[in-house]
This record gives sequence, C-alpha cells and structure tokens, in this order.
Amino acid sequence: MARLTDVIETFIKEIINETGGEAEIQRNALASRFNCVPSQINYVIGTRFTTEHGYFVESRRGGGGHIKIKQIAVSKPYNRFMHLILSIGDSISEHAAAAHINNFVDYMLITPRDGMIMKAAIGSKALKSSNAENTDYIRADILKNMLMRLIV
Amino acid sequence: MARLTDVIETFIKEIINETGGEAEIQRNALASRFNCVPSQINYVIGTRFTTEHGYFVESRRGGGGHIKIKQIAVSKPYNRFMHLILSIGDSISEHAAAAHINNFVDYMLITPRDGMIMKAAIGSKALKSSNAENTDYIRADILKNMLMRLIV
DNA sequence: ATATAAATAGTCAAAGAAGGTCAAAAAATG
DNA sequence: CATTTTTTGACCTTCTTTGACTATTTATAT
Repeated sequence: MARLTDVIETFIKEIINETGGEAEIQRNALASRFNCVPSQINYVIGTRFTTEHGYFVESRRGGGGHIKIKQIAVSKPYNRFMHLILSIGDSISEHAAAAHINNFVDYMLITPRDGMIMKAAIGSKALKSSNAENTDYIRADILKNMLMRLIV
Repeated sequence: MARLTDVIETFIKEIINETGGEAEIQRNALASRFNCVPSQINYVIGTRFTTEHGYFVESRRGGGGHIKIKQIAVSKPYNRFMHLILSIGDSISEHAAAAHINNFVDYMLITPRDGMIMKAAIGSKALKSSNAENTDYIRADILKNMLMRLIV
C-alpha cells in the first residue's frame, strides 16, 4: 500500500509542475483532502521538500494563511550553484565561508556587493552573541539561506 | 483566499502613490466600502503603516473627522542607515528587522536583491540553531553589520 | 453660552483562522 | 528484533476579524 506521505509528495509535485515551479497550499485543506492530521503535511514538507531536495518553503499563519513551496530554478548555472550550496554542509568556519563567497563572486554567480553583504552577515562580529558551539552551525544556515534566496 | 487586510493595505498605498505621499481617509466610509467593521481599518493601519514601515499617521474625530497617513520623507542613505544602526539596540525581532529592510527597499536605499539577501540572513530559518534567548541579539548584530558594511 | 445630539475615531479583548512543534504510537524495513 | 520512517494527536504561536465600549469633535437647539 502506498504511503500517504508519498501520495502527498506526488500531489504537491504535480502542482509544482503544472504551475511551473511553485505550489501554494493550505495545510488544513490538504490534510482533510487526504484524510490525515495537519501535521502530516509538515512531515511531508520536512522530509521531501528540503533545501537538499532543491525546494524553498515559506508560510504564513492566521486568516488567509498558506504554505508556499518553491522549486529552485533548475537551469544550468543554477545547478552548479546548488551543488556548491549543498557542499557547504551543516557547519562552517568564517574563513571557509568567506572563501566560498569569494568563489561565488569569482564565478560571477553573485555580485561583489552581494558578497560584501554576505560576508558581513557571517562574520564573527555578527555572530558574537551566539554560543561558541553553535556559531559555525548558525553561520552555515545563514550562508545557505542567503544563497538559496537568490535562486528561488 | 485574499486577506481583507491586504486588500485595504493595497488600496491605501494606491492613494498614497497617486497623491504623491499622503492618503486622507474616513474610517467609517472605508469600512463600509470594504464591508468590514471600522476597527479593521485601525488594524490595517496599526500593522501596515507604522513608523517602522515608514509612515506617520494623524487623525481627528468628530464631524468631518479623518485619518491621514503620510509617507515619511527620506533622508540621505547614510543618515538613515546610521540612524537605524544606532536605534536598533541590542536586540530585534524578525518582524521588525524585515520591516526596516523592506523600508530601505521601498525608499530605494538598497536594491530588492540586497533586501532579499538581508532578510534571508536574519530570518528565523537562518537562526534556528541559536539558543532562543540569543536569537534576537544575534539578529541585531547581523543586521547592524550588514548595514554598516554598506556605508563604510 | 450651554447642554445635548450626532458624527467620527480609538481601544481592547474575544473569537476565528490558519500554521508550527514535539513526542508517542504504529508501521515498515533490513 | 532493532532501527528507521510514518502516522497521529495534544498543545502552542501567529495573524485576522469582529464587536462592545470609550473618547473626541462638531453641530444644533435652548
């Protein structure tokens, strides 16, 4: 018997294909359509539509709320970009992060100005209030989020 | 399902654009136009036309009363950034930070692309590995560092 | 002038409408 | 049978809508 998670995953992917890259869903509506609890939708999104899978997710609560799942552009330059993003890993030092950013600039995937802003965001001064054990993890998240944002 | 709040927000912004910076509305008239209770207008103003969003609101009650929503005049980017940097304090919420960034974009002090990168850097997804008590502090540092970088 | 009515706008809290989190239970997998 | 993945549900947070009550200003009738 097909897993519900897979069914919902497929359903969302169909919407993404039909609309050319983006699905805007309502959690409760989708849950009742598939006869499951709402949090199952979160499970599907959390396991099948992650950054690693090439998706970017946004949401809003309250009346008229929704969840938007965007597929990252799959054109050639972005494949390479995505590859680099994935190579960053869960944790990264300031030095390594800056090297990556410089690299992106060199390959002209981002502008020098983008690079400046990004380096300011991941610098040790910016992260000084974090607990030392977390700093490199936070830095990796920030870096990936900034880069992802540019390709969705 | 479109939120009424967004519809009203857009309506007011159109007036502001048409008149070059100021909308003078009547609360009850607007409410009946959009078929809602008058206090909804206050809600829209209170959530979408705050100082942080770059607006200044005045009103009068009684016969011929009205609400005036003015767009705050812009000063030099350097001054705006510096002012914000100084006024941010040690800690800031994602909501407030994003409002400031959007404001800079609206006033063309930074590009939409810059804004996207910055919002990605201060978003809760980017800071999820931080300890909850620190998040707003880290966010403030990141924002200040990015802005500083642009004026130095 | 003064009191009263009418016309506005403001405040605040409750109800409603989403979505999020986390951990336990159940099912599938190897 | 141990481990991983999926399903479920209780509880939480955020945002919007609504309405009862309050405050202020102007108009009108003594």
